[in-house]
Amino acid sequence: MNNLTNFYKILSDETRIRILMLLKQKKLCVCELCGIMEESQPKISKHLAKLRDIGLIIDERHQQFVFYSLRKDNKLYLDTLNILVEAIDDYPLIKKDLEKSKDAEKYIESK
Amino acid sequence: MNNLTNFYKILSDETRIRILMLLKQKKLCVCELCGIMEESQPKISKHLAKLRDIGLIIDERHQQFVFYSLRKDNKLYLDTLNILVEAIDDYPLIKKDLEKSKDAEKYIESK
DNA sequence: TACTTATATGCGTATAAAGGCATATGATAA
DNA sequence: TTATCATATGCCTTTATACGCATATAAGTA
Repeated sequence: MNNLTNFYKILSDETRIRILMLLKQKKLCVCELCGIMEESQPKISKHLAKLRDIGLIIDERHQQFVFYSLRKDNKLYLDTLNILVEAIDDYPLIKKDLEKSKDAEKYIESK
Repeated sequence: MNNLTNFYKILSDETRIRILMLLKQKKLCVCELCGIMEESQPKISKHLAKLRDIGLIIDERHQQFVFYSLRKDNKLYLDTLNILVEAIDDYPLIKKDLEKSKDAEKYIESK
């Protein structure tokens, strides 16, 4: 049952929930996530690695940027996240993140 | 967001998931849970306390026994557990627990 | 009252996880 | 090649959690 308990452990962290809610909307690179969430790059990178290791997200490099997106191939994972989405009205921080993600490109230095 | 992350933290433990799946079926007392799950009484009691503290279950004393049952008043919690129920076919330990719970009364000494 | 059963909890130990800072790696540009 | 930007990772410290064992509390019984 470790895959199950590990999944919930992954969800038991505010930073990772914020990342998942953002990636549920659209693909983002590390520096965009750092900009939107106002968190340090090592912190974001480490959480992304955990999300990738458990199979929740995938990464793809485009030139110097690494973009992350949500995987869609696990029913339990997806269903659980969908339940969570229904509750985000209660969490202003997430709503703010989602609002800022509309302008995500501005956090890419070269633009 | 602590109520959210704490909820997932509660789910990130095998013993607590087993308890929740059992209580989702029916009300059980501590010694029945110990008997079904073959776990020590302090271990079960401590996990029950955490589940109660977060508001997932309630306790009611009947004579010398304390019975626990699932609370039904949080949509996120219930929806998430229902998603989980759909996955239990993958977890033989839980299926075994549920099978044994049909005979739960036999774990009450006086019977 | 004394004894037994049911349950809760305190203490100690071991393990794991988060985050900061520094640094390594990889890609691009000058 | 050297410099710069993007990302990943190692080390360290702090904090949290699980579990075992012993014990406390509560109810029931003799």
